[in-house]
Formats: sequence, C-alpha cells, structure tokens
Amino acid sequence: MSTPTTPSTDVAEPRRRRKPGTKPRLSRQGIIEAAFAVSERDGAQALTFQAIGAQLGAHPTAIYRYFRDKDELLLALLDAIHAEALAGAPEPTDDWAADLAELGRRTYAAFLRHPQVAQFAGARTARRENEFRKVDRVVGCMRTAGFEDADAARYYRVFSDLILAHAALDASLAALDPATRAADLRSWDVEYRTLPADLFPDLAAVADHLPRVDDPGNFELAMELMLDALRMRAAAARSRRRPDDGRKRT
Amino acid sequence: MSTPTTPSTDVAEPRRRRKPGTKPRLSRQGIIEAAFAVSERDGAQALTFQAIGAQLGAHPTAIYRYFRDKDELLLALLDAIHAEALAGAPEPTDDWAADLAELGRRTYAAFLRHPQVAQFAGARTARRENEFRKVDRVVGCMRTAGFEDADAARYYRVFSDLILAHAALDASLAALDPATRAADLRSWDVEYRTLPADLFPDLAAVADHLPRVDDPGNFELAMELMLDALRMRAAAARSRRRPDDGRKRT
DNA sequence: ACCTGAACACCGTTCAAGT
DNA sequence: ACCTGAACACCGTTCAAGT
Repeated sequence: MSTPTTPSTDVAEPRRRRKPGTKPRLSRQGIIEAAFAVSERDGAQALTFQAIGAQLGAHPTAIYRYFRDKDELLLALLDAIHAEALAGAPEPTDDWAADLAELGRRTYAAFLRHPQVAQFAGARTARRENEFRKVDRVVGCMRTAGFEDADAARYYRVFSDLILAHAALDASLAALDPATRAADLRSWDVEYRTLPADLFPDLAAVADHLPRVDDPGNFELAMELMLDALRMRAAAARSRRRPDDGRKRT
Repeated sequence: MSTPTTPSTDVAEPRRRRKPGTKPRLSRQGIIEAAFAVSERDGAQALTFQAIGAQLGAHPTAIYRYFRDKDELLLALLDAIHAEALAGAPEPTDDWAADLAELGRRTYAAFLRHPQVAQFAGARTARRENEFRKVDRVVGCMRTAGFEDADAARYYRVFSDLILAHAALDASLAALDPATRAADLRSWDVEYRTLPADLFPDLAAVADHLPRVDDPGNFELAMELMLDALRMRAAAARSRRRPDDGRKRT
C-alpha cells in the first residue's frame, strides 16, 4: 500500500507539498466537475477556461496551477468519462460477447453524456487509471473468447476503435450548435428525399427508409455486426485450438 | 442541359450577377484549393481565415464574399473530399462487398489526406453533389447485395458511419500537433507495456502485441469484419427471397 | 502557496470605407 | 462589385504582482 495504484508519475494529483497556512480553494477534482457542469449546461464551444473559471468563482488562469494546459485537462476529463462508463458495470461473465456489448454501450452512453468533451477525446489516449482498467476489461473479453494473445490484442483494438469512433462521431453531432445541427439533420428529411431519381436512382429508391443520423440504433447495429463477425472468428479460433471440438466445414 | 446538375439552390456557385468592369480575383474553387494547401502545409490549427487569406494573397475577410461563414466553407471542403474519393473509383460490379471495400478505402484515404479538415467533417452532412453521388453508390451496393429497401438503407448508414467514424478518428490523431501526437503514441510503447500484471493481468498478457493506434490496418480490419457480417446477412436476405436458392440451416 | 490582473498573440465576424 | 481596414468579442497562455 506504499506504492501508488497508478504507476505513471505525471498523472498523480498534487505533487505540490502543502505548507501550513495555505488553504487551496481549488482542486483537480473540483475543476473536473466544473468543466463537466459547464460543458453540459452551455452549448457550442463551452469548454473554455473562462467558463470553467466562472463556474468555480475563480480567475480563469487559476486552473493553470492544477493542469499544465488545456490538453492535460482534456485527458483528465477523458479518464473521468472512462470511470463513468466503468462505474456499475457488471463483472465479466462467460458470455464475452454480451460483456463487450455492455461495455460498448456504457462507453457510448458516457461519451454522449459529455459531447463537448467527447468530440475531442475519441482519438486520444488518456493513459490514466480508468482507461487502463477499461483496456484490461476488453482484452479480458477477447481472451475469454478464446483468441490467442496477438489476435486478442488486434480484436481489442478494432472493437475499442469502433466504440470510440462511433461515440466521438455522434458526440460531434450532438455538440454542434443547435442551428447547425438542425440544418444537418433537416437535409436528410428534405434534400436527400427530393433528389432526382434519374441522377440518383438507388438513393431515391430507399430515400423513405433512411435512418436518422442521430439515431443511437446506428451505433447498436454497428456493434451487433462487429460482434457477429467476432463470434465467427472466435469459433474458428477455438476449433483451431481444439480441432476435436470444432465443427468446421471446408 | 438547361437545368443545373446540383438541385439544391443554396450550394450553387455565384448567384451574384457579374457586372461589366468587375474582375474578381477570388473564387469559391480558388479558396477551396487554398484551404487544402494551407491545411496540408501547416500543422496544428491550420485552417484559419488568416492563413487562407495569406495563401491567396488577399485579406482574410475577403473570403466572406464567397462563403457565408466558416461552416459553409467546411461543408464545401467536405464535399471536395468526397469528390476526391470518387475520382477514379471503378464502376460498380457484381461483387458488391469488394466495391464497398474499395469505396471505403478511398474515402478513408481522402480523409487522411486532409486531416485538418477531416477531423471536423466526419459527423457533418455536406448535402452537396459529390456526397449525393457517394451515398447513391453505397446504397447501390447494398441493393446489389440483395437487401430490400429498408435494410439497404440501414446497412448503407451503418457502413458509411463505420468509414466516416474511423476516418475522422484517425484524422483527429493525425491532426494533433506533433508533440501531443507523439506523447499519445509513446504511451502505448511505454505506459501500456509496463503496467503491473497483478492489477491489469489481461492487458499485461497481450501488451507486446498491441497494434499501434495509428496503424491503418486497424481500419482495414474493422471494415473486413463489417463486410463479413454483411455478407452473412445478405446471404440470409437472398435465401429469404428465393428459398429454393438459399441454403439455410435450422 | 495560491490566486489575480494585465498583457500577448491569436481567433471568427461585422461593418464602414476605399476603388 | 470586389476587396481592405478597423473594430469587436472572444480564445489559450505567460508572467509579474498581490495576499
């Protein structure tokens, strides 16, 4: 218990040694909470030091004492989103595909709860405690599926990327200022449904069936398809390991 | 030939009627090309009116005569990226899955040729000529696959979202300023490979096999898995239509 | 030690002014 | 008609100054 749980030193809370007589009003955790509060309340480009400072009742530049720059704050917020996704997630079971779906859904939901943050976070690596835990969980599911290590690593990456890419994409749409977002959505109800059939015959044929771009069912279907494909490959991997048990054709 | 090829009026080039004696130095197309030139040359936050103006040898605000605001320029750039993806794309064949893969690869490549633009464009709807054409092509592949209209529309959306989401995600990473990007990449070679195995056992087991986050093979594998799943569903859809031809079990 | 104020180098956007 | 210049309300970040 003498060693910290998080091994990377640059993410530890306050390496500042507290002197008696100093009572800090701010904290990393307080700033993180203020940032989420602001990002949910305000639209458009909500995540500014000015807004976070106002939310804290402090000067915007006071934040620099706790985060080196805005990017470090962003990575902390990303890790907090991972924590939110993991909080209350059920323990792993034998049904690795269902476990992956559960983790995927929770991650997607956590991202969409904070679209202003999430739109910039999908491609980033938080390299912090909760992200480590999430990676470990997803890799665990792939190993439970029966993939050998190299494949478990590959399929971990491709599954996580699917979740993060979709979550960031849908968060980007949700984070648009309302007028811009409405105009984008409207184009699928107007322009895309009134295109001339002679120029765009296939589009015209299915125009009445186009799902909304902001339908969460799009993400669900994407994950379902990927899990279908992974189940096939997992079955193949297991039958390769124990040929007596697998039923392969050709 | 009297009607314009693009049916939506708000995207038409210059609805300004030219008076004699006026010789515009700028144009929509010229601004678009300058924007791409700037976005490829400069890193970080390259896509500013100041930089585009400098590239054109014109005042930054001169652009406002050709694009209402930065968002309209972004949508024009997105459509230009779609045009790039379609340029030289082979005609549709009977092998709809290979056609989809080809379109996906070209779209991904076009996005990654312009990461500074692409990082903001994935979730947007350009609602312009080349996007219409692309949607029509992908829907066409789904109909060739044998999906009925509602399913063709659903699978069009989920396939396009996969491509756009991955392309935007990888573009976001590529668009980071070099130091930030390097730090993110390095964390997969350092932090993630030195985590304590007792706390993260599954991660530790596969740590040596983790693919790089910027490996384009991640996108390829994601698309491959989705096409696997779509092939299965297409076979099922066809056997539902012509039960004599399909070989279903159960 | 902790926070504030002022300053700097940027942004997008508007609008009056030049030609 | 087309472009420029000045101005406005913002950004993130640095640094000296307050307490």
